[in-house]
Parts: sequence; C-alpha cells; structure tokens
Amino acid sequence: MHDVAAASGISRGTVSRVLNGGYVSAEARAAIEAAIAEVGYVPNTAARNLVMRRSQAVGFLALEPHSLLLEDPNIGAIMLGANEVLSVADHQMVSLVVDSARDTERVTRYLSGGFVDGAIIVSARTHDPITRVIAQLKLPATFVGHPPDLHHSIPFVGIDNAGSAQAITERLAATGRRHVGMIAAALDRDSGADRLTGFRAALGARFDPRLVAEVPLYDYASGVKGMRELLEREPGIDGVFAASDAVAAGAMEVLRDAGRGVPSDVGIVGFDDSSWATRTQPPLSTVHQPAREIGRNAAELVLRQLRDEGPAPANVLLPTPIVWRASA
Amino acid sequence: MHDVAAASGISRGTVSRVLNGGYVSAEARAAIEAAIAEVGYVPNTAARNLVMRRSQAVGFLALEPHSLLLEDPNIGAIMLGANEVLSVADHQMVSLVVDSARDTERVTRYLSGGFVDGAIIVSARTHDPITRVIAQLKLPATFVGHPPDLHHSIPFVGIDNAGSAQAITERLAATGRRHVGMIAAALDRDSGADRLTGFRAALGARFDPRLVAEVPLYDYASGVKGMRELLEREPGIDGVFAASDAVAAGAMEVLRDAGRGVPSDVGIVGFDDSSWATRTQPPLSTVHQPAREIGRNAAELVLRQLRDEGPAPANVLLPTPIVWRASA
DNA sequence: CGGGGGTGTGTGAACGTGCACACCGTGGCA
DNA sequence: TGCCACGGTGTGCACGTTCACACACCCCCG
Repeated sequence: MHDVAAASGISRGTVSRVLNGGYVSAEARAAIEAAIAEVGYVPNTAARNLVMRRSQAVGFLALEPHSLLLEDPNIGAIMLGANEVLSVADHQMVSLVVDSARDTERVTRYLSGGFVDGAIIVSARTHDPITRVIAQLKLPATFVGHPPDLHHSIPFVGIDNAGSAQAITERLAATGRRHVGMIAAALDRDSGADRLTGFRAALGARFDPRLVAEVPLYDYASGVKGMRELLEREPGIDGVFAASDAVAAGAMEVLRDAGRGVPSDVGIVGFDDSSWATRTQPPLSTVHQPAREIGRNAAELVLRQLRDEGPAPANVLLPTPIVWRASA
Repeated sequence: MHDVAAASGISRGTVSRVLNGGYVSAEARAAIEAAIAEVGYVPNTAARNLVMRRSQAVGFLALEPHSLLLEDPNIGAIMLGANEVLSVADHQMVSLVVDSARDTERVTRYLSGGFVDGAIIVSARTHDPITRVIAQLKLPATFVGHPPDLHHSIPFVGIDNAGSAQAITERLAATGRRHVGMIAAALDRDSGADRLTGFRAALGARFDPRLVAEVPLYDYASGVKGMRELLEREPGIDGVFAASDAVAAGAMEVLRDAGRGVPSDVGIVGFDDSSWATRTQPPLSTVHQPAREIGRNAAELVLRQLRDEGPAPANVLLPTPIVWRASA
C-alpha cells in the first residue's frame, strides 16, 4: 500500500479510502487505481485482520472426521449449505479436519489465533477439548446435530430425532405389520439414542425389546449385522425401522439373500434420505434430513452472533418430512 | 504479550523468547509462564503471520464442489492423506469450497491475502481463474488428479489412468470374454478420456466402438443408463469395464434385473476401489486408487516448495494395483 | 467579511508479534 | 589488567493495514 501511495504520489490514507470507501476525488481515485495496477498490489488481508480484529472467516469443524468425512452422506450437503449463506454475507468458510491429538492442538491454536471470527461444529462431544476452548474464547459458534448439554452459551441446530423416528415408525406400523423391529445404531450419540426413544414411543405397549438389534455405526455393514440378528431372533419379523439409510441398505441385502420380499414380506424404512435411499431396490421410505438447510441455519446462527443481534440466539429444530417410497 | 510482560515485570522480548526458544533464565521463564496463565494469554497468530510473512497454513481447494463433495468417494480420503503429512509438518490444512462466482472471487482474495502459504488443488481446469491467480501469485501449489497442460510451474500428483485401464481390461479379457464393452464416463475430463484410451489399447484389434457407452458422470445413475445401452446394442455382451465403481454398481443392478449372472454371464470390473466395491454383490474387481497416498504426496510436494528444496519438484504418478475380487 | 459545514487529503498512532541490535555482567585467558 | 565470548535481557523497528484527527479548501449564508 505504501508503494501504491508512492507511485501515485498520494498518501496511504487516501489509498485506504479508495479501497474501503470514503471521500475521494475522481482524479485521485484514477491515479491510485492506475498505481495499483502498475505495482500489482494485492491487499494483505492478514494485516487488515490485525487492525480490524476480525477475519471475515468462519471455521467449519467436523469432529470424528474419519467416519464423517468418508461415510456420512450429509456432511457435504451441510458444508455446502453453510457456505451458501456465509458466501452471501461475504464470509470465507474454512473447513478444518481434526483427526488426531496433534490436530486438536493445532486447530485450537488456529481458532484462538484470530484466523476465524466464528465456528460451526459438527457432532462435537461435550467433553471435547476444542469445544472447551471455543467456549472459553467466547468465539461465536453453533453446534450441528447434537444438542450438547453443557455450554448453554452455544446454540445448536438439529432435527427432532425422537419425533421423526416416532412418526415414521407409526406409519410403518400402520401398514399392518405385526412384528416391527429396529436396527438401532450409534446409541452412544444423542441422535442414535433419540431414534430408539421415538421408535419405542410409537409402538407403546406393542414394543418388544427383543426386536431391537443394537449396532455400533450408521453404516451398511452394521445394517447387515443387525438384520441377521433380528431374523434369527424373530423369523416372523415383518417391519424394520433402520436407524439410517445405509443401515437399511445393508438390511435389505440380508433380506434379499434370505428370500424375503420387500415390502411384501417385510416393510422397511430408513433415516436420512441420503443417496442410498434411491439406490436401493425398491427405493426406500425414509425420514428426510434437510442437510443443506441445517448448514444454512448453522451459518445463520453464527452470523447473527457476529452481528451481535440481541442476546444468545435460540436453538433451531428443523422439520423432517417423511418421504414415502416403495420399501414400506 | 504486552500484558504478560507487564504482569511479570519482564520485557516483551523475553516473553517472545520463552515462546519461541532462545536464551532465557529459569526464573524469568517461570515468572513469565505464571503471568501467561494469570493473564490467560493466547498468542495472536494473525500478528505473527504479518511479521513472519507466512501462516503455517495450506489451502485445500476442491473445484467442481457439487459433484466432488457430495459424490466423489475419494475426496475425503485425499483430504485425510494431505492433512496427515501437513499435520506432521505442523501446518494447518484449510479446505475451501468454491461453489459460485462469488466464491471464486472471495477465495481469490483469501489466497492472496496471506492466509495460506500454499495450496492443493483438486480437479482444476486450466482455464480456471483461481488457477491463474495462484500461478500469478507464485503461491506454492500442487494439482491433484488432472495434469493441467498449462502452468508448468505447478506440479501435479495423479495416477496413470490409461495404463491402469489397459491393465484391468487385459485381465478381464483374459478370463475368456468375447464381447468386452465399456461404460465410459466423464470424457470431458482427462481421467475419463484416458480410461477409454487404455481400454482401447488393451483390446487392440478386438476393439469395437459399438460396445462403448458414453455417459456424463462417474455415478450410479450413469452406470444404469450405460448398461442398458450396452445390453440393447449387444445382448451377447459378456464383459464390462465400468469407468468407476459407482458406475459398475449401477450396471450390476441392470444386469441383475435382466437376469444376467455376475460373473457367470457377464464379468464386470470397475475403477477406484471405493466403498462401492465391497458393497456390490458379488464384490467388485477394480483398480485401487490410492486416494490417501495421493493426498499425502500432494501435501509433500507443497511442503517441498515451501522449504524451497531445489528447483520445481517433479510430478508424481502413483501405482494403482488391481484388486481382484469376485465380479470378474 | 467572517464563520460554519461539507469535501478531500495527509499524518501519526495503533494492532500484536518477531527480530536485529545494543547492552550488561561474568568468567576465562593471555 | 584488558579483551573477548557468552548467557541473558531490554528496546526500537518493521510487517500492512485502519482509523481518528488535523488540516486545507471551497461554497454558502448571515
């Protein structure tokens, strides 16, 4: 900027004004713009951040990166959604991978180093050190997915897992199924536990704990494992609520091998409405998880804190329409 | 830092030395560390970047984000691989989504603003404005996947698509197949075009252009479309090279519906060795794409430029072992 | 003719750090 | 005794910006 000022014979202050707006005469502006082109000047945002004390950037942290980045079909859509609204607000979204203890330490430094003005955190555990640091720094942030019971200062956006699970289970049961089971995944997460709660609520007195297979993950392999277990325990099973579409796909594979027709012998429903849902044969009835909207809302909540509009923003629960296809 | 100095009664210079190493007496170090804890001091990395003229961060740009982020099974593994080596070198990897013209402009500013010391660029087109800016800024960078014919200053890491395609096609043909076809996807990309070239080279005189179905994308739906086309053109087809595992999965669905056994009636091979490959029934023979290694190498190349070791680093082509499973 | 308000410009002080340099005391050595 | 190397410390400058302030000028109005 100093060079530009020297080349144009006008002071730094005026150069700053043509860049950021302010009273500048036409000839001064022209001279400076010529000098900028001549010198090949590009503003140094790092220096601007230093004095402005903000970076116009928001971090996007996916904790549990292995499973998320490689398996979760929603994470990409959430990112895209968040980027959409941050982009309109002229904020740069930067995603950070947290994959090891070394990453945790470095990302912590990064977050506290003034690189970002806020953060969107996907599937944090409350005991996570990064969460602690963010709360401590008072960095504007939003959780996605898991309502953390600690840190009430940080809002979250998510879906009503229990309600959605209850709704789709009720609908499945209403198709005349008599032995309705569930492949319950990831019970150590809120989302997993809530889906089981909803399932249970839907069946009420008809709930049979024997017809719940517990599996560790939301993935295909878990679906295979869970369905085998259910078939063994109750060969007459005729309805299955799978905790995710991937789980449902694995379950359908097992049913096909066992010679059971879907939905004729067994009705099956999933959760997520991910790309799995349309790839199965027949296509899957499922709970639509509005991943893009989740991302958009999370970004919105961060921006609201950045603009300091009123007190702590409230949490957001997004509606999850049921998509009824052919599998039940 | 000033506050720490004041609280401990020792100068800023010494505070800097305890943080960055240098001659410091034990008592001074203790006093300063106590003051750091008391004040709750966290170093401001933005200020450090300003004076050091580097950020210890490397950008990870995925152009074509829609398809990549949501569909490409490799992108996550590449990111993880890159992050691994950057992490060891104590560099922060930041991924940037480029999803619109507005994004392009903002990311350009971000890259030239001193936020990153280097960049890893996935599937750039040579005419891409971001590529131009990076070359112009002389920002250390590495391309992943597509050897760009322009900008010789920027190295790339990729795989030998043509060679790999030729090798697996030869192996497929060697199983005694008489009518070997290909579902060729994404011919507008180097990777897609090269895979077709390799297929053609493998068959030599036996190559029959009628048995090549061209589809737009590397995805499941394209596989469905391509396989239908091939079956129509040549009902006696008994071997298929699909341009990706997802394409192969789509093709197998069609074959199953048509009552053709895999591999008894039709042998089929894919490309990528993504999670698709083990989910199909039977599991897919395919070309292993070492996504994680690609990421690692790309990061390595950027770091080498950062350390300014010798002249421009050479390009890297990684080996792609064939994984032979049951589909052919 | 003097004063006030708006427009346009220059200047100095931050922002939080790293680094070069200067400085001080001590001990070893000629 | 003088010199030097070395551990240990303080100070000023630089990095590239923004912002507050001061100043100059012009025009209009009382």
